[in-house]
Amino acid sequence: MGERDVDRFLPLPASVMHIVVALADGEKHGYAIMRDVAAVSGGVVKMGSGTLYGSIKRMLDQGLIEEADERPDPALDDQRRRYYRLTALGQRVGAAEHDRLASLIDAARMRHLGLHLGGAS
Amino acid sequence: MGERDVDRFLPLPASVMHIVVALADGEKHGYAIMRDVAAVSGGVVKMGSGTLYGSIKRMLDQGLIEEADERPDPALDDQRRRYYRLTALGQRVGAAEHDRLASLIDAARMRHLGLHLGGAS
DNA sequence: ACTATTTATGTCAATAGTTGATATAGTAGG
DNA sequence: CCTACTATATCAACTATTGACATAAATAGT
Repeated sequence: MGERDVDRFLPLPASVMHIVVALADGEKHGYAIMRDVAAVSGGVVKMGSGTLYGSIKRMLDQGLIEEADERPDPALDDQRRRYYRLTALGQRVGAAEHDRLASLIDAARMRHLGLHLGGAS
Repeated sequence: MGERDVDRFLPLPASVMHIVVALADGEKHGYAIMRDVAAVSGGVVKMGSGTLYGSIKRMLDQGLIEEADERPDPALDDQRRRYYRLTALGQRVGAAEHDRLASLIDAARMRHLGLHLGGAS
């Protein structure tokens, strides 16, 4: 359950969790992460480039993500892009943060905050 | 769906959401909020007093919480305590943040965060 | 009554994280 | 070509968080 090497990263900074969720869908380059964050949040979260590239740098240092060396088909490629993927550690940390947030919003819902998703209440 | 006067607060700083969840359970004084945050998070989130009282000050200014003037039974009271409760705005903002986080973790779960991941995009 | 511990509120300097502007340049379409 | 969009990156200013410190009331034990 509570793994020490994972828990020391928690709670994750908001932008780091957004990037983890974006990359959980498959490897992406920075700009694609930015678009994914906006899409997933319905436009509520607009991550600026400073936050994005700053977070990427920190996450590389921490071993949460790594840069992919493989390039896509040359016809579809854009030489400027740098692709990133989650490491095994990044996945475990993301899963732990997912669980933490899930239990927080469960508490919120139990206390009658937010939408009533279930049946009778 | 999206209410403009509520959305301008989003995303909430992490500590503000923790305080909102704590107060969704009923009015509390600062130290009780601190204990509740630790309890709800299973000890993962340990909010320091600087974060707590700084966030309370900001939330009062923003109209998300208000101080309760009523005191409990004198026998149970502690003169040092200052009790806070959510305002109607605070509840709506908390509900909106709840929904935002719920949709984020839904996206995470749909992308199998925590389970084994496969190929690239 | 004295003492220690816990409860309780608060401030502060240092650190961490975020924002929005700016810079630079490759890419795509007319 | 020219323009708009895509893409990465850095920076100063701002916002948020941390952990230490200060102060004092309440509580429990001796």
